[in-house]
Order: sequence, then C-alpha cells, then structure tokens
Amino acid sequence: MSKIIFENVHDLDLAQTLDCGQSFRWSEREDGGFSGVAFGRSVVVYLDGERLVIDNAREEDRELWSSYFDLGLDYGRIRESISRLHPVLSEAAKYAPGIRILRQEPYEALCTFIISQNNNIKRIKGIVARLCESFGEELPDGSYAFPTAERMASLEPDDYAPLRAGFRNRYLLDAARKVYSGEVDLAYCFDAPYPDARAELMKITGVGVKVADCTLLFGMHRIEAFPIDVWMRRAMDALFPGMTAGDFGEYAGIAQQYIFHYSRMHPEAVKKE
DNA sequence: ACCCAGGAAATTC
DNA sequence: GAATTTCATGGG
Repeated sequence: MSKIIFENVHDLDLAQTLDCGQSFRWSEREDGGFSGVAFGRSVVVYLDGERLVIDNAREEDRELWSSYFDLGLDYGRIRESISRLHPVLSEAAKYAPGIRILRQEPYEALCTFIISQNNNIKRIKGIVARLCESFGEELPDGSYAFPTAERMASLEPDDYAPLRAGFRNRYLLDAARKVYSGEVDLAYCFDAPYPDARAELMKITGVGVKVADCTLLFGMHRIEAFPIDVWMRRAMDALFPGMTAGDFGEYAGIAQQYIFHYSRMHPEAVKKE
C-alpha cells in the first residue's frame, strides 16, 4: 500500500466535502485527515497545501480517486459562473468554496438517501455504519465495504431490525431486490433523460422526488439535479423567493450544495420567525 | 411531554 | 386529487 498524490488541487476542502451530508461514510481523524471507505477501498485522505493525498491506496486506483473527488471539473470556474446568477448565491458559494460533488457508488447513494428521509445526519451515519458492519464485506483493515444489492436482496425484513432504521427497513429491502433483479436499472440513470432517470428510481417503494434527486446527484453525477429537502425549502422561501430548480442552470446541483451548506450554517437566516 | 430530523406512503377530505 | 397523518428512532 502506498500513497496516491494529486498535485495542484484547488477548490477542495475535505470537511466541507466529506462532512456536508452527501456521503455518510467518512470520519475526521485527530490529525485532520479523513478515513473512510468507497468502492470497497479503505483509505485515509488529507490535504497538504495543494496536494491531495490518498493514503493506503493502490496506484492502480488513481483514476478511481480522481473521479471520486471530481478532480476533472473546474469548480472555480463553475463557482464564478453560478455566482452571477444571484447575489445571495454568490455569498453562499464564497462561504464554502471547497465543496465538491463526489462520485459515489450509485447503489450506496441510493440506500443512504433512502435512510436519510425524515432523519438527521448523525443518526443516518449510525444506521449506515450498522448496515455495512452487518452485511458488507470485511476489509483487511477491519473496516467494511458497503453491502451489495445481491446480499441485501437475499435477506428477510426481520434481518434489517438491528439497523434500527425503523420504517425504512422495508424500503431498503425493496431497493435491493429491484436493483438486484434489474427491475430498476441504475446504469440507465446515468444517461437517460432526467425525468426518465428520476422515474426509474421512483419505481422503488420509499424513493420519492427528493431521494431520487440525491441519488442522481451524488451517485450518478447528474449535476443538473437540485434536491429540495426541508433546509432547501426554507432557503428557497427565505432567500430565493419565486425561483425554481430550473433557474439555477446546468450546474444546479453544485449551487444546491452551496445553498444547503449555507442554510445549515446560518439557520437564523432561513428559519421563519 | 413535545418537536424535529437531507420524505414518502397511507389515509382522509 | 389535494391536504393531512402516519411511519420508527433518537436527540434536544
């Protein structure tokens, strides 16, 4: 195992990106790095100036990690572009300029955002951790991969009880079975027209518009997606009255992340009364 | 005891 | 059909 190093990395802040509610599998270490698992690889990542270091990684996975952190996209340019759309959006973008949209595993994004509904980030992380420890493959360092749809589809509803995910248990099972059987085609969602991709995911019980949008944004890198949850609803009402998802352009998903993060950091600015 | 949490299904009007 | 209630669980 060795280090993969990416030079001249801009517009990346690991805390803003890994701890902003798009992924639930990273935890910050004492030394400021983050440890986590993606694509069945357990690594530690940290920033050293403009060098992004992926530790405990294999050199052959260089492209995988470049893709995961979306290093091919110029976020500085995009931020300039969307900042011109609205002055408040410009403020929000300035507040967390290091957010990037990760390219997570589609099935993992699907499951974690099913778990996210009517839930909070701290508890989501706990349920996801128990899901991986219960049904995911154990990795050499003792951590766990995200479970496969095949494994999850083979279980019975009662097997999900230890996750303490409540009413979401049957949603997870339905997602696993439809993905494993091919009834829901995740690969199709990468390139299909947006409404069709969304409809494909909504064939799953427990997947509505918002969970579908999050899955498309964080699992299929459909950055035109603009998920609206309770925080975004408040922000839209308070800061962008009259505007809709379509007004935020082809990079709406990135704008959405700036707004979501800004709203959570400034609850008084968006909460009514 | 009550309210809320990166919602969606089930029920009721 | 649109509006309201319910759904588990845990923390404040």
